[in-house]
Amino acid sequence: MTMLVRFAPSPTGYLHIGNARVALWNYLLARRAGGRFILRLDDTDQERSRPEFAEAIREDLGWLGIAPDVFVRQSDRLERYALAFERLKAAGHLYPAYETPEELDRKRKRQQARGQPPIYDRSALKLSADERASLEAGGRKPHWRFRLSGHTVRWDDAVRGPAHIETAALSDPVLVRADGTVLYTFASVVDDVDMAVTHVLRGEDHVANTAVQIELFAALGAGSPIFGHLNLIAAADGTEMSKRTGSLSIRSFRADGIAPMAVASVAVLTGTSEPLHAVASLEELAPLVDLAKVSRALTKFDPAEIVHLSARLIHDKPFVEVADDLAALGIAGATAEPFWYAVRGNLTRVAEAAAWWPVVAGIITPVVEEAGFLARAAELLPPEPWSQETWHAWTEAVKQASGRKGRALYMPLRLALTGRAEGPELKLLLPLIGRARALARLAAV
RNA sequence: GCGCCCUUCGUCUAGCGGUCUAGGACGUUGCCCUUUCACGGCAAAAACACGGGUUCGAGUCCCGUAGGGCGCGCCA
Repeated sequence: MTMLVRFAPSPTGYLHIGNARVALWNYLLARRAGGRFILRLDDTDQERSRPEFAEAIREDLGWLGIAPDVFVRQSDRLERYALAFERLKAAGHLYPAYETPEELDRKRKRQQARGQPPIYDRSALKLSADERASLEAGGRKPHWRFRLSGHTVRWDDAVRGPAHIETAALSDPVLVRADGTVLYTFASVVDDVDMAVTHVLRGEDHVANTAVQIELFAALGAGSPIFGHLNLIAAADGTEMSKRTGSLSIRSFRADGIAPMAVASVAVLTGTSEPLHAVASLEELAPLVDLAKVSRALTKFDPAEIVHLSARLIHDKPFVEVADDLAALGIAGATAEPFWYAVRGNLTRVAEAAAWWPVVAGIITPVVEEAGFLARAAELLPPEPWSQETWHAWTEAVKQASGRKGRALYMPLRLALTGRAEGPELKLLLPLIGRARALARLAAV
């Protein structure tokens, strides 16, 4: 049986790193097993689902390198849910309830106040046929609840091992709203059955849902897929992972010029026994994913780590991978490639290359502290053509002529040539700057 | 309140009763390299939440305490 996994976000906000963790684990596991990956939009909540978020999710996944094999949206599958609903109803698994959301809310508050669990009291089950009839005659439409067994549900969790939940501690879930639309728990199970999903790998926040859904799979006469629950990750600095606006959204990293694989590396490797490091591609990340390496404890990560790993990736990034980005910054032409290799080691973000480009191809303000020394150095500038050896040859000559060495020799030259006290190696920069520019900068007053 | 789960260096973790004077990674600090910054190399500091028990022996098993996470929606 080939592995079939799914990532099922609701299009109610932007993806954050917690979502990326789940998406990536599913994708990488499937890829490793030669299986398939479904992107399913859980958009049964008409109120909150938005097309722009749906589009954003696909974009963000694409940015991370995830290309789904199958794409579905629950809003396209309503007939399937209606069918399953009739089946469950006929089999006696569902019962109509008539409380309004406000009434249910009051009940919960009262239970909480008494120190009781806010679990649905099943009073709808005690309604007589007459009472139901009069409720409906009064204009009340029922919503439908799935009757839980009250037993302990057990499963062998793919990351946590033997797991169990007391369904008696859970509310009978509402599967169908009063307006006839279905809820996530139900649609999700129908989809997983229909599409023959083999592994449901999701966050630990879903464990209670798993118990409910296992009973739902059974009620539908289907076997359960393998369930696995990944530990939750949280920003160590307490940053909220709000799906809507959080600074930890995939989009914010993208806008910040972070390398996607830095985000992917942290999202996947955090909270596992695999040492966290920058992995350059999903191909190289895939062999590293192993459910046995996932911890069961809540894990904290430092968002700054992502920036750090991103810088590491950029330091090794080949020119071809950034050529387009550089061109967009106005960095193009024959000099672009050697320029990239000269400066990449000093960058944290690709966009920072723009700050160095004028040094080799534009106008800068040289910092001149000792005009006399620079003038003498200028006279010793070798004739072109220049190479990486030129810097050494030139500075040796200046050293002889001036008697200077060390910082006193190099720093004034760096300051005049680049306008800055720190930066890439001058032996790489100098040939790109060229004799004409170098002369002008050394002579600047 | 109930259900489920968690607790080893600052952080992520290894550890499945003796081999642990607790190992690795990131970060930190120092040194080296580089007479810039970064990279790289070397080194150092740094942890078993607490209390009982079981055992010849506990980081490892049991119980309790404390702390923490998730869930308990006509959200997903």
